[in-house]
Amino acid sequence: MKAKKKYSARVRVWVEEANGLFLGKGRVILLENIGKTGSITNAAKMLKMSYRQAWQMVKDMNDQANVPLVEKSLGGKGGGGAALTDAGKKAIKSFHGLEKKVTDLIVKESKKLTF
Amino acid sequence: MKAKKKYSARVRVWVEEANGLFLGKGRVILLENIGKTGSITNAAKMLKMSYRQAWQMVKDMNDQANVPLVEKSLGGKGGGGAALTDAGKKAIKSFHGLEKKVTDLIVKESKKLTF
DNA sequence: TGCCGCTATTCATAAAAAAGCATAACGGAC
DNA sequence: GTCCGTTATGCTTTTTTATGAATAGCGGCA
Repeated sequence: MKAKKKYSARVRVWVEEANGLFLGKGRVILLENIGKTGSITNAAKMLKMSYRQAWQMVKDMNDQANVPLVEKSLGGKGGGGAALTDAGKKAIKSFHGLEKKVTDLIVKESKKLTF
Repeated sequence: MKAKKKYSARVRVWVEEANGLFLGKGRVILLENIGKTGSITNAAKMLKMSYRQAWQMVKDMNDQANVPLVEKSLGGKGGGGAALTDAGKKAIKSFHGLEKKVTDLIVKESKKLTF
């Protein structure tokens, strides 16, 4: 009997709208960091992604949501910033709930794998 | 009340081993086509992917499996070919089973989404 | 022995995606 | 009106990924 290799099932969840990707894991993490830091710039720095990309993600999400998930302000004290709307906070929770259900199932099924 | 956009949850499942990806949807489809056509070359043509990529996928899978999923023959009548082993056929079934369970859950949860 | 179609592999090229740079506009505080 | 840090955006460069061409080797079979 040969030594058996260990396998594990993995899963990736996202939410689509007519125009394509709406919410995915990366976008939700970005939302969370915007909430923590108060700006897209700082959130991007924490995640070591380019501001360009982070900004584009926020734009896509807002464009595809019924109500914007992120509220931005231009100029003024501190130069402006960004904050989560109630819809944004709710979206984060919904996504985590969905992800948890799927992940729990995968963890369970993963144990049954034999190749 | 504004017109609401329609959202749908999606999911992607794969199986990993210590060295990385072992089985994913694309690889399973490739396996199925190898079973149908009897060669990597023809399977690649049906899927409109390069032979190079298909061959590499088969190699990765075989290297990571306890028992090879695809059996290849070199030279001889017809120049050689490729066929699924019993382990290969079983792997396809296991993957589909896993995928179906996750997909069923996602379909159910998808209906609850409101953004 | 020569033929055939497939596996096996390298290498250069092309296409796509991401990162980085530069810069304009904004508006509250001083 | 000047200053500041941020949003907003285009453009160039880099990096990554994929594609395609080219070639060797294999081994039954006529």
